[in-house]
Amino acid sequence: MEPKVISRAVVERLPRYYRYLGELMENKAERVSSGELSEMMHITASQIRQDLNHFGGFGQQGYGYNVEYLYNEIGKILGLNQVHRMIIIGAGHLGQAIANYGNFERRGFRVVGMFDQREELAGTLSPTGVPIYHMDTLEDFVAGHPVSIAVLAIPKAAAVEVARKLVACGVRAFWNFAHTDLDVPPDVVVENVHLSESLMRLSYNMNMNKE
Amino acid sequence: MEPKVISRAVVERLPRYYRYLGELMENKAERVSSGELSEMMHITASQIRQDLNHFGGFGQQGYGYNVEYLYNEIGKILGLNQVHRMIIIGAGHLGQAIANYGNFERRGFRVVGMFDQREELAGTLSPTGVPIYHMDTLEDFVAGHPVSIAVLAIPKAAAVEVARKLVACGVRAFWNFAHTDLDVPPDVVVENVHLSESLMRLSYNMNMNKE
DNA sequence: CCTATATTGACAATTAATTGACAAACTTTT
DNA sequence: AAAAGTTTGTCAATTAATTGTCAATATAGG
Repeated sequence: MEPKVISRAVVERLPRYYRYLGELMENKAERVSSGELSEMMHITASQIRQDLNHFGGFGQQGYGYNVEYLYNEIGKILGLNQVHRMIIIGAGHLGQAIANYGNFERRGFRVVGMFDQREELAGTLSPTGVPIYHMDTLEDFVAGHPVSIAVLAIPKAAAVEVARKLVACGVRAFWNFAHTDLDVPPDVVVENVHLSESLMRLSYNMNMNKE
Repeated sequence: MEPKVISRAVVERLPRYYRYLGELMENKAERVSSGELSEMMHITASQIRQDLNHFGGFGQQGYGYNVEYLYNEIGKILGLNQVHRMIIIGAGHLGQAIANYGNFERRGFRVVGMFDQREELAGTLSPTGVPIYHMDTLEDFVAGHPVSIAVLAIPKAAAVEVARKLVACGVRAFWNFAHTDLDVPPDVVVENVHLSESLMRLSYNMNMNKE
């Protein structure tokens, strides 16, 4: 549809625009200019206009951008107008934290099942009512239910192995919290959340600020 | 000490080098060349050499890099040779997940306390033995104990308020999991982990891969 | 000890990302 | 209805990041 390739840097910023526009909507703002957004977000107005223009002319000279319209358009660009059926691998604290976070559900990310190695969890429900299955039944489940995203909230060795299996079962998107990179075919998408690396960056910047 | 300013892009990659070097150490590798690392990490050898050279000449022509030496040097650059005393605000699943993750402890990130609004949690211990205190005692605790990092694992409104208080108490580094940006003085460091934005990027890339 | 081979560190060339500037087009005021 | 004031979209200029190249210098093998 969109033949233009959008640079990584722009895609990284899109969700942040979406968040600020959502806040503006909550505050009943009807319109916003790139200059106002610039001040709120601490990035240049020029960058905002340039970023948004990759996807089409959403604004109007002399007026700015209509908040609700722009919010919805960015939502569509981000794929938030679709429902994503999601499974969470690992029902530890991290898996539970993700399952319990209600805002994902609101944006169309529906958790349809959790999987865990521990026998005693199988057959129970998470606090938000998501069924927990035993890990051994993972492949059967995926064969019988459409799943568009798998969340990997398990240790790295298990994550590599489970990802391999799920790719074979047709899963094409992973949200990876394991501390490893996944080796997947080119048509499979992986978004990594490497928490320990994030913490190390914080540590680095702490030292830099001192000097 | 280091007057040279290191670009954001380089700092983002440092922890990943550290992770790969750690794996090489586990596999008893004594040396590694930028070419080998390049193949493992899927980035150019030129970039690896250039990145590492920002911090000094760690390699040797005809030999490559000594794995253990380079691992330790990058660790020092990242500040992993120091102990960071860390408090976690919010003892929900996310806070517990962070508290229970043993690898942080190994790298010098010591969780010295958790804080939560819920009365029934106050006075108890997390599974890893971290004491949980009531949120009201937060400022007293920080006044009496050195704390270098505060982890914000609470909703956004609370996070903004708690961060304000902690900055006033002298905390200079935040690991922020709340879905908001924090407004802090220039000498305070914030590392954001915006999970919903990460998930939106995944969603975006899923659609892009289809076309 | 000499030669062939490997590999870094430095720098130049290239590519990507950000910022600045302004004409065009809208809104608001008079 | 005209004039004044905003603000976008676009493009050029600038800055930042990545990649390619190669002399210098090491290792390894006779």
